[in-house]
Amino acid sequence: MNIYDVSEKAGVSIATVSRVINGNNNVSEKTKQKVLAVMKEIGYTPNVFARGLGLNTMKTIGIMCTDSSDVYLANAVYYLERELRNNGYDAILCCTGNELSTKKDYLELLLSKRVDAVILVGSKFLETKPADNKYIIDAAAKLPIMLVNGYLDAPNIYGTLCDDENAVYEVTDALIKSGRKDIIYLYTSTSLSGQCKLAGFKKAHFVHNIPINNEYLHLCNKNIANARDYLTDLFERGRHFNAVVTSDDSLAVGALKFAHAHGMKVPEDLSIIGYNNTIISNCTDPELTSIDTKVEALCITTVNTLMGVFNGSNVPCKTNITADIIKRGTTLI
Amino acid sequence: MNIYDVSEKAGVSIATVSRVINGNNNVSEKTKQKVLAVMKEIGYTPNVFARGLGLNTMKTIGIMCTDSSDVYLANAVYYLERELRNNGYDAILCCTGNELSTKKDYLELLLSKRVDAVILVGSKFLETKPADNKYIIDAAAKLPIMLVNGYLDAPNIYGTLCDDENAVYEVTDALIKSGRKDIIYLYTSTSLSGQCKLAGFKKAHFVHNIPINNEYLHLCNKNIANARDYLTDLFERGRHFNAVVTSDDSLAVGALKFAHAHGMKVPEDLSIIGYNNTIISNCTDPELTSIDTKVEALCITTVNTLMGVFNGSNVPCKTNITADIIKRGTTLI
DNA sequence: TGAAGCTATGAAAGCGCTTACATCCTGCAG
DNA sequence: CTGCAGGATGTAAGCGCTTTCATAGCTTCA
Repeated sequence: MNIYDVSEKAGVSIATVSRVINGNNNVSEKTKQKVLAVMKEIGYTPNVFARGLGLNTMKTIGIMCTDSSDVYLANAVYYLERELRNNGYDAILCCTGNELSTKKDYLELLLSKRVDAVILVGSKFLETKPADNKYIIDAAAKLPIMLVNGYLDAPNIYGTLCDDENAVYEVTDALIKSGRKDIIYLYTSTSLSGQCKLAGFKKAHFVHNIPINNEYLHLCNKNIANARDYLTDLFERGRHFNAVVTSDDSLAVGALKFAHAHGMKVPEDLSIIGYNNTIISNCTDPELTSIDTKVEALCITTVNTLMGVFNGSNVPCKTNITADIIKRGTTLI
Repeated sequence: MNIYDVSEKAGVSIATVSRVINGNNNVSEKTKQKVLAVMKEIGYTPNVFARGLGLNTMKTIGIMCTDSSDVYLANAVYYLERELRNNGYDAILCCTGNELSTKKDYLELLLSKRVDAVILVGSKFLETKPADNKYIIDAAAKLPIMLVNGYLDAPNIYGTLCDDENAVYEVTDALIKSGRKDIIYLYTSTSLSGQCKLAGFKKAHFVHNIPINNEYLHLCNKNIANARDYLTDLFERGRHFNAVVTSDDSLAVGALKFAHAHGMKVPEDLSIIGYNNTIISNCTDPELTSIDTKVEALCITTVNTLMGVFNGSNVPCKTNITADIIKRGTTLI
């Protein structure tokens, strides 16, 4: 069943049917109603392939994220899909993992699928070595690239960023002011956002003129046991610390488990700060003080910006969002 | 840049180029290599729309889930996407919420996008009123419908099910045998899977000839506070209970919070059992005993079955997977 | 040496839609 | 009453690819 069936049954040409489908005004109301009635009657839906061929757009956006099963990223994917759909776009999901070559391959694949834009979720898409980001810049020559919590200074790439540096700075600053000077920083990634967080941590120490022991900075996987074990190791080697700042709620859980196992009271003996304010922060006891990176706002802004790009508005290539500190039971600040 | 550019540059006809693209054997090795070289040289990728028009398939599967931000469903989406991609298919994600009319609309939308099949994730897609499932059965007339943890007896609909009834039965039975006879059941849904779980709970009581107080069965949202508050209410009204079985880890967290607030020791005074074995079960203290519904296996089986459908194999329309009970700190069983 | 059977290739007809351009009305100003 | 503007509609040319069918060029075997 195709446009010809409709045109025949409605007694008009296919061009008129097409105009009705596309909401073109140059159709009399009467004809329009008749065509709509016929379409409904025979249950006609336009063939998207043929449509795509003509329009050269599928109204589809590729969402690339490293791992949609991650609690934080799953939320991002959820909000992105919702916003895109509200704007009449479909979302093709692509989980890439962290391997650079895989990310390249998947981006290539999305390009070949003629998506209208690609959204990269998570700063893991930005490599530490600038040259390694070339594949993104190249892709941007063909379609808009949106970075959710990332930024790359290149044409046709738009970033929406949460102010991670300041968030970690403030939280660390507050800890120091409250008298906690031996602070561990556990982090998950050396990506741009990871570097910002680390910078915020260092800045707070610098401002208060407190040196940082390198042992107190540790790169974990997003893994509860990793965090717990590292703290246990430090503790058993006699190191003193009274606060743990993390770059992910899961690491904060690890810290909590360490504290529990070693009879340290939280928050009295040990303050713990999570990141991303995921559901995990409501599940622990005490509940986690966590930094809310406003994932919903990030996603809404990203999609709005993209729609702006599509209709030729003058949109900023970088938008900042301010993180919130959600105070719960693992801190006294 | 299109197939004509390639054909011209390679000095062959577009038919030959098309054959090379599609791996047709009737091309001499020499010609094939020349064409491949040209494609690579000019960076040609076939236009998917034109391709779809000819082949009438986009190699794309629609994944509908009620809420991909839910920890459990996010995992399912992740595994489904991975498996589909391994089989050369893209995944279009669609989060529908629980509203029946919305679910209908979205299914319609996916059909109009000419996806090759639709996967419905989560038993929430099956309505209690059979007539309300008609929209799924109708859709199955056009393409295969896969239900992840659901089952509907109709042509072209394939279900992969976790044995929820038995899982809850076993866990309840074990609780009763260990001497816990006042068990609360907190659940999130009256869907098919929800009914199975409830049936398992009842069966265990029946087998042990223990009556069930209706107050002890409670329908919560997937909401920590709901679960906590309901238990608090029961407790304050003097009801006695020494175990809580739930249909979702989040409800178990609520139970844990209740216990903590009221000085009940877990698991000594109160046993708690979660469901779905999500990351949440690792975050609490003590960690949750939880029922692992094998989401990865469910998803792999679903996709394998679908591929079987595509290539005409004789696949079962119902596949069962056995749940595991993961014993952790909230029970003594 | 020639008929039969292959293989490799090309020509051309769609696939279902959009859209530029042509055409036909209708109404209204002159 | 004529002419023209502009709205409504139709015609037909693509969009880039797949695929059927025809054919040219080889091989093979009697």
